[in-house]
Amino acid sequence: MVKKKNTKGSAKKEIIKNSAAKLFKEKGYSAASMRELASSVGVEAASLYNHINSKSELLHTICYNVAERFISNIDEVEKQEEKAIVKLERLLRFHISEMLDHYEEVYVSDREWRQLDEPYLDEYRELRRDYRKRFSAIIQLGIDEKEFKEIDSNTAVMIFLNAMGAIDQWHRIVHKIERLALEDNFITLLLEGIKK
Amino acid sequence: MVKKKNTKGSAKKEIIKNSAAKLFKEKGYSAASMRELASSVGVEAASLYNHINSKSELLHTICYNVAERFISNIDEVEKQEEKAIVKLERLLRFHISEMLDHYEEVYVSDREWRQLDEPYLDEYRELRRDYRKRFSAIIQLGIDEKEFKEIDSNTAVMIFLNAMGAIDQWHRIVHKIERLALEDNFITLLLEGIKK
DNA sequence: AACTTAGACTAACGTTTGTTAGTTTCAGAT
DNA sequence: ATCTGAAACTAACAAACGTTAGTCTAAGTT
Repeated sequence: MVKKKNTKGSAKKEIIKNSAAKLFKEKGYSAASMRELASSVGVEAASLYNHINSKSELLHTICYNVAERFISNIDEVEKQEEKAIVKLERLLRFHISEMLDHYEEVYVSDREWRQLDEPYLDEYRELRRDYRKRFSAIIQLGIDEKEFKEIDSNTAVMIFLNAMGAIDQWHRIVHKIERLALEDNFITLLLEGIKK
Repeated sequence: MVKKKNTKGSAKKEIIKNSAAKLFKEKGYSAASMRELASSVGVEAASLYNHINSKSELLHTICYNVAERFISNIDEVEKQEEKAIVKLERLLRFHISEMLDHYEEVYVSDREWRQLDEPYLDEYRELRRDYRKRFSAIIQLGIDEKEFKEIDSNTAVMIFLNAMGAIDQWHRIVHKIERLALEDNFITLLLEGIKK
């Protein structure tokens, strides 16, 4: 008797994916066990495999989902005929709202992607490199057009990307200060530093 | 026959600690195995225990070493009778040079401290909270004295601390652009954003 | 020459890991 | 009432884990 695997979005699969994201975020991918995940879903470990194929598939799904959103966003930003500073602001605002709306997933994809196994690890590394390059090109454009200071664009990208990483404490803070206020704080600090 | 443990700084223990930092950085603490560490030191896994007491002790040492340096630095900064902007610049420059000089250790302490076990995990969480508070107080001082813009000081701290997290790619970049240039890029971007 | 000891080794331990096999359950369709 | 199939279960697997016990080696001290 062969079992069919749910390829489409069953409700349970979604629950597992979400629980996994939360667990991976709290413990780290490697330290999180399938038995722990199972119990957080309210099921035995073996039962998970009625819905998923492997632990690594869960991480893969999380990482590639996030990557896809960021890439399709920068696709759009590049298309627009705007000044570099507008493009940069759009990128930053997208980063912020992604973090607020997809907290665990974005966090996990950022800190745990190294645990992907080949060939996806290499491919993912390439995706990240590519994204940074395109981000950097937008900044360089701003520098060339005298909109921005003459800083090293790669350094700037890294600062921007990593500034976004503090999601952990954010979630606590976002209840205290308003979401929009947070966003503006961010934009102020990061954008004013680069403006000429 | 009871074996004495090397409590003082044997050369081998230092080698193990450094290899551990490098390995923990590359694979993550949980995914890194003692057998892997041993082989990177050129020894069998069991032999490591002639020099160390446990895997978790290695992480503990790394994290607390780093914490001690950061705390004693902010101790000094607080003592100085200077404007907030000078204090902030000193903090930022210290962060940067720590990352450049103690690459792996700082990276590991920042990303893997959650893998500490109790009671050190709680204690370390407290140390981090305390550091952020003191950092935040310095920024708030600058706001009160009208040196800085009226941003949320906690948000600013998080941006600053996390901007520092991009050490990974830095090490590659620091060979391309000069160390001092990197530092100045950083200071420009982060400090100009907050200045009034 | 005999003794000591640091530090390597091999072998093994008890756990925990991700995962598979095979069985049971039970709601919905016939 | 019977059949079906998804999804739970129990039991077990082999592999990998951190760690311990006990032994061997070789350099240094007496």
